[in-house]
Amino acid sequence: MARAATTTDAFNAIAEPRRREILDLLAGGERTVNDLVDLLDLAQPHVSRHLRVLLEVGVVEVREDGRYRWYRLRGTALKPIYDWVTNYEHTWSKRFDLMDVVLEELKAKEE
Amino acid sequence: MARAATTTDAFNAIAEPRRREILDLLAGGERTVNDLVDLLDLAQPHVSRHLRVLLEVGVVEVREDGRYRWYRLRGTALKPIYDWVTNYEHTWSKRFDLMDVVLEELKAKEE
DNA sequence: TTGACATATATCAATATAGGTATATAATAA
DNA sequence: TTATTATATACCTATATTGATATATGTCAA
Repeated sequence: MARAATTTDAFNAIAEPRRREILDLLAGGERTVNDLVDLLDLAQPHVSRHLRVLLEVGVVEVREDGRYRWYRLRGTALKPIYDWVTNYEHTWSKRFDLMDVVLEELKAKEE
Repeated sequence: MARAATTTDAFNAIAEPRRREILDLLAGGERTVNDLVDLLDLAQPHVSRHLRVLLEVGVVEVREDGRYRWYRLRGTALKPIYDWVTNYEHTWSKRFDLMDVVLEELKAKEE
């Protein structure tokens, strides 16, 4: 079996750094494909393809306007990632590190 | 050019659901490879390989203990993901949705 | 109507994957 | 020492990907 498709879910879609860049740009407001082409250093077909992936996982939306396509962020689709990773937030806190040390000491005493 | 390696960074490593499962299990404390094999429904070589990926991106650590390997979480490596995604937190709030509607109305008036 | 512009799609190449399976390495127990 | 247990690695196959490039589709302007 091969690696999961990038369009499987938001986790896979945002693994690609260029797609995160695109989302970061869209966080500032709607953008046209060529806006993004200018802002990223990436060929237009590649930007279109990245946008397609982001669209398929629901992280962006499009609005048609003549020959322009205005892409915008749809942040809700990132919430599963947020929900997952925030469970680990306590993990790098000072308090957790301290607890870690305590556990180490307990373990040392056991042996 | 091909897709970035899963070992490139935490973003790529955790795109795989089985690896997120492993991390979720390790969040409960140190585990042995076979512990994980029993808990996940996955063959031992695959668990070992997933652990290798997680190890390479620094999301887990190992402690050698005779023929056992105790894997443990190293949450700090997830912080870049946390940092990135928390920038979008405001995005799915009620207030943001409301602002969205207002912007839509403004746009409608312009046209 | 024709040309220019904006975007999407198709094709090609190279590559890294995930799971399956067999086997190697290493440590303990009998 | 030998058998058993714990873990890691190697090989195979099928597949989806990224960037490059060429081209198709669609819209507007002259």
